[in-house]
Amino acid sequence: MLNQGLFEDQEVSTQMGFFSFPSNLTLPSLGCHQSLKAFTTIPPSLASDAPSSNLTETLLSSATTKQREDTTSDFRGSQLLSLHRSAANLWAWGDVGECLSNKRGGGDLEDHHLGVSTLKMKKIKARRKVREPRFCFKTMSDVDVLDDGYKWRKYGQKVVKNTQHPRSYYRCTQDNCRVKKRVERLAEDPRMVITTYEGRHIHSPSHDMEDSQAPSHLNNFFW
DNA sequence: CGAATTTGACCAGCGC
DNA sequence: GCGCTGGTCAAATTCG
Repeated sequence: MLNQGLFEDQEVSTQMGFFSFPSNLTLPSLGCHQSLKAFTTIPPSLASDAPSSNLTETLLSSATTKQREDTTSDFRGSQLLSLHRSAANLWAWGDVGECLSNKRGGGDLEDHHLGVSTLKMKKIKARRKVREPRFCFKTMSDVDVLDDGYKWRKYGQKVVKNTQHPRSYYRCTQDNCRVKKRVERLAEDPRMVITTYEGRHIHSPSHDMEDSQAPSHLNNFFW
């Protein structure tokens, strides 16, 4: 099994990478803590360099945010053709929620590419203006909330359209830390948990996961 | 009894 | 302007 993630950094606004990583790097209870740290050490600017470490199998796209926003047809251009076209990968492009609902909805078929319609892309563009950097990934797990080393407080739950599983909203409990995350299950495969982080932590994880295992430079890049 | 979660209400953005 | 939807708030409830 491979877990999959999407890194998107709108502050840098340059690269967007989609990558896969071996499941043996995940799951503390789910080891997610370690895998996330590994992820976040990959600067977006290096996205095309496909880190040679064992965590990253591929880094697939060099499409820039600007390119994506120029026109929809540009977004649907050649960069994306290099993607692994597995069904499991499709959801990750664009706004995760939008893609999920899009795949389920089944409408707008003629305009679809990688599961994202022109109309949806316009919506995505409009909503993206003020968003914090986001990072999302999906993991096969029985538990909804992965142990990522941070302490979260649930502040909402919502049933989103065309899904039987509610989406949960969490905020980091640390003072002045505005990081949020959303947790939901994939409609097509309820075993898959989709976690979306928004923002970056301004502090270290609340419980120590033997951080001595991690190189010291990792501690400077918190989520 | 304080902290955490639940859940209905509310709000903002968007399409029609 | 209205309705739909996703996201957030906050009072009520549950839990440790």
